[in-house]
Amino acid sequence: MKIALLDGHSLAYRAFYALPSDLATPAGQVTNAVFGFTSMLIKLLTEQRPDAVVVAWDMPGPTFRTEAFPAYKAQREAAPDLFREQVPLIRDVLDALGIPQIGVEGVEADDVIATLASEARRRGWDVLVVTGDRDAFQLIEPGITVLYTRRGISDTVEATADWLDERYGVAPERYVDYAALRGDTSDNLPGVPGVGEKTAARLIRDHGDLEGIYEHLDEMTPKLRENLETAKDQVFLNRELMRLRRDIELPAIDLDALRLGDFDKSAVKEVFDALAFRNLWDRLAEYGGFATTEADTIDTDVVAAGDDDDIAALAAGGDPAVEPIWDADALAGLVIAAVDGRTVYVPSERLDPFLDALGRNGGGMVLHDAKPVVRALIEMGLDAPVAFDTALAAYVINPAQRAPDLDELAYRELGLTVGPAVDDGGVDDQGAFDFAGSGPDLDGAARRAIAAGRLVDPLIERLVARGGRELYDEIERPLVPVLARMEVAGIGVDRAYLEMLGKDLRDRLGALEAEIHDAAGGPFNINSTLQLRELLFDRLGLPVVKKTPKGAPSTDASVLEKLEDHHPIVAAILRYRELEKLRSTYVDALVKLVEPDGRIRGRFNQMAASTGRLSQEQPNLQNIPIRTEEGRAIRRAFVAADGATFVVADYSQIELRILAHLSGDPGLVEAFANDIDIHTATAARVDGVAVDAVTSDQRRRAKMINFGLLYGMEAYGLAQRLGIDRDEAQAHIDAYFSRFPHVKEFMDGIVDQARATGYTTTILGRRRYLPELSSSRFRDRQMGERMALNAPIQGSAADIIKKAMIDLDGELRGRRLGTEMLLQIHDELVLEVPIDELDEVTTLTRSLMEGVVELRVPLKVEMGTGPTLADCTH
DNA sequence: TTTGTCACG
DNA sequence: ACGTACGTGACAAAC
Repeated sequence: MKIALLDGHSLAYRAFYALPSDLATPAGQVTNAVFGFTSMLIKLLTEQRPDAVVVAWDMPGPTFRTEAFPAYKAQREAAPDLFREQVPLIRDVLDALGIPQIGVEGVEADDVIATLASEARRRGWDVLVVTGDRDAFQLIEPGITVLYTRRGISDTVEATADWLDERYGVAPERYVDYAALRGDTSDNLPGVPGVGEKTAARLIRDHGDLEGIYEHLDEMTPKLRENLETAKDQVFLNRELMRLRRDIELPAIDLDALRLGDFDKSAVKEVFDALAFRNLWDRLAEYGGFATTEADTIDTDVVAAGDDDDIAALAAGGDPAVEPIWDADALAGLVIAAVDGRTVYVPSERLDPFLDALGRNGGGMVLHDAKPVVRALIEMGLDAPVAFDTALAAYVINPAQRAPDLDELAYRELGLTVGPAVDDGGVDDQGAFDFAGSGPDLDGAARRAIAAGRLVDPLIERLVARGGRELYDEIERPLVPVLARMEVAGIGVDRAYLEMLGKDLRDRLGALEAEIHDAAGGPFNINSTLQLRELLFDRLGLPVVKKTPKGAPSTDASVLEKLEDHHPIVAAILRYRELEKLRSTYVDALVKLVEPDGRIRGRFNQMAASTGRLSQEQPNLQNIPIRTEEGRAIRRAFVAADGATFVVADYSQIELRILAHLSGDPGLVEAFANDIDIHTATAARVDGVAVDAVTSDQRRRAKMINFGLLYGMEAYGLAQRLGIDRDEAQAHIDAYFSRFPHVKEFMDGIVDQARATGYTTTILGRRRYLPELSSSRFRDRQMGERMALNAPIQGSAADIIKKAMIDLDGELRGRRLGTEMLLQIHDELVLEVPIDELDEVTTLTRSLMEGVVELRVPLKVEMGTGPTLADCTH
């Protein structure tokens, strides 16, 4: 028999602070503490398999400790509302699971646990005390283990006497004496000054307990002795307060009745559903050994396709939903869920009649994530009309859910369980399946297709409710085939040149490495931040400038630049890092991705960025170096096809133009209207000088402020980047806002509005929800404010260029031009243009991009052209 | 899988 | 005491 005793508040508090407060139900109830607590509970049930579980709660009101020592826990602030409102929800979860909860007035949960533990031991049970409170260590004995949550919710340790000895150097029965010496700041119990972990452990080891220590004061150093004497009363009081009571009068409890029984699954499901705990429900089901899918599945039976008329008929009566079947990277076929209820597998080479019929009807397919299928069909020379993409719609509804999962969506919107995506395999030479044998999971694919089909109406409803219908219909869905064509086009790469570049880099890196090892006095891995840290800060004793989020000394470029004067090795390391980045990411990685036809084909991700931007992966060609000469060398590896040239068209200062438009600030609007260099114009206005009197330093400062504005920068950040002090930076920012008052107004208004509505909006109606703004953590709220400032600007720029891409693609195809769009790099488009189309395409591209939307300031496009990407920069 | 770093807009 | 300018993806190291 094994019983687990949980300290309710300790664990709930831990969960609350460990998890972000944007964990919430669709109705807006924050659930981070409930989620974390329940997650820990299920982990405990699964890993420890206790026979009984009891949760003890602290009760409100005074305890015997506060009576004895009024200052006990007196410094504690009241728990945040966001936490308190979750405690009843945790109790609901426990009630549903049939887990008893105990609270006794006048004592703390710890004491209840100590009493229960003693009682359970008397009966010979094994006891597991689960808490984040170290005081529980005093309970450890054979048969009683403390499961201590070290940090977060998953980092736990099974604390035994051996572990305690190893970690603190004390035995459990001496733990209160040890802790009394150290004190406990979180309980407002002062310890002995100058006595920390090490000294306290030594004193206990040498003298046994507090009595022993105070009998041997004459053996201590004078300082320690004096401190011990002064703190004597407090230390003995500490021990009394920290010692847990094992004799609490508990409400009549039949320990045997605490045994964990079969809980009422439907009651638990109801509670979990209300909290939107889908994954936790699955985990609980796994623990309980019951199926998660008791109803709400789809019954299907996929059949093989008949003749061509039969296949064409699948397109009749409305938009059919489809799910692809992949054989490695190739599209083997589609499982089609027709509106007449049939589910049919059609291999790729027989899709023609289906797609033709769709086109004739003016309809399209419903899919969850259409682009890979569209791309595959385009590669096969087929048209791929898409009527609805459920993943894309979900992304427009809430861009925080990147690559929305069909499973998740169907469960959330329809209460439907569809099961996982299909496996590869089982395709024969003809691309058909042996339906009698074991092929891929066609029924699973059909379930997914049907689920996608059923999601259309509810998702449209949500789009409408969130004002995203037009954005979806006019921008995101039409963009899908444009991106698919860009992926199919790829971009040409001069592989031999890239390899030559690689060899050169390797040579130079080898020399640098030798130089660095020499200066370091021995070889080490320069790529290892761990080893580099050891060298710079331990062996060379350089000052720590900045720390990483985990608290270790940082070695990033901004740090190394500050340390350059301290030691010659630093400059060499910076240089090494620079070249190593080029080698690893931009030479070796790219070479591997060149396809046999000499082109590289990445994928655009339309559902990754919460601002609405695109991203690109495998490879990402949106971050090819440009800022340094050596980096730009990489750009020479990207070459236009014979008889064609690249055209690069980029929006000049699009984000600042959007800021001008949204704020309507006359200073900004005027500068753009007159086509004055925006940073110079800003400097002139802020510093009160003529435009042609602006110095390069003034312009540099204005540029930093301009960019910083777009991100919600504070004085600290500006000071860092300009190498000036905070006050001076603040003065610049104040001066800016006094000269551009509408910008200030706009920024304040945007944040206020976001706080009021919960989201921000772009010029084409793209919303970004910002639950961070109501976080209990200051840091998260601050982050939310910066995101609120940036999202409308970055997102509007994304709207604009996406619309331009759709317009340009339509025009290029309408005119039957051979020009292809290859890349989009946030404010820039890269085209591959047959030489004889150059003039036409240049003119067309500029006018389409500049005229795509009407703002209060003109949009300006700058263009470059040449045979390699390096030739297109200006 | 997470962390630290760094490339781009 | 913390963290401090938004948004991405990729690599190498270390767990």
